[in-house]
Amino acid sequence: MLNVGAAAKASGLPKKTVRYYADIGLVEPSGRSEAGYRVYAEAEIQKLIFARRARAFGFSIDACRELLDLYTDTSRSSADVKRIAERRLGELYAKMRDLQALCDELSILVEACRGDDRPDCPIITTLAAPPREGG
Amino acid sequence: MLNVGAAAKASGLPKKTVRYYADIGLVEPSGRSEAGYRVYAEAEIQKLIFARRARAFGFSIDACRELLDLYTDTSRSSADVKRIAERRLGELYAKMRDLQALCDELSILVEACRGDDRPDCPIITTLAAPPREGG
DNA sequence: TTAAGGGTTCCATCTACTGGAAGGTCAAGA
DNA sequence: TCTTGACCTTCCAGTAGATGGAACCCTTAA
Repeated sequence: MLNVGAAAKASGLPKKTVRYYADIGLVEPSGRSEAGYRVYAEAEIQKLIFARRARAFGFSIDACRELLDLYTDTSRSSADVKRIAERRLGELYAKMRDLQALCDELSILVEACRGDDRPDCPIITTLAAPPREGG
Repeated sequence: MLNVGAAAKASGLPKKTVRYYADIGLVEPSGRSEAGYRVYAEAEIQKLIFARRARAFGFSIDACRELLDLYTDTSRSSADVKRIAERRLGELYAKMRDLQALCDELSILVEACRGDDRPDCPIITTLAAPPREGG
């Protein structure tokens, strides 16, 4: 049975985050010591690790909640898990597309900017009046 | 001279955001009417539009502040503008790389998951104990 | 006994807004 | 003149996901 500091070390999460996850009910400690300290059993440590990795994949806290439910439910359907992961993958693709478009536009501007001590600057000009805002 | 609603329409920003930008001193109104209404002159409308476009490029509010300073400073050096844009471009590239790696990993997992009514699921398994966390 | 190093709670802060309540202002119509 | 509705104002709260710090309690070893 580990207290919050040891649980943090074992899970790879900051102490603050372990407490935060307890507060929001994402991963609650197995119980409390007599002094009121949070105590974590092995199963909860595993959940903390699972949560950390799911967060690293960019799953939202709510998605992590769903995934943790499925993780602990050994009679789950893999279809349910897949659905959540596909949803996240869709978000990732969408964000990638947006970022790519932004990168493309911005790098064109950066390359077009001489970057000297004169004031003329296509970056400023474009932000003030972009060439094709309507379409 | 436009009040906040008209300025919002003219700039393409929500009213709330125009007020917010005034509050944080990003784009302040030219003045106030006798009744205390914010009033915006053409120059401030241009700044609002500029800010909106800079935000659309993902520049932070602080970066927008710098850019607006340069926008209004006609004796600016384009090098200063370029530096800010390059910084942002670096962030974008970094985020793209992270997202790409995430997409790659997650799509492998999604494809490996049968998505049926059985519990076995490589997504769950990987989140619980990824194959190569240490390297 | 005391000091270090745990732990606890609660509140504030971060980003960039957004929503809503309570109340003042203004122009038009009855 | 009164009212109605659409404006405007300020202020407070909330969003996501933590993180930092203050004030205070617990434990243990010297």
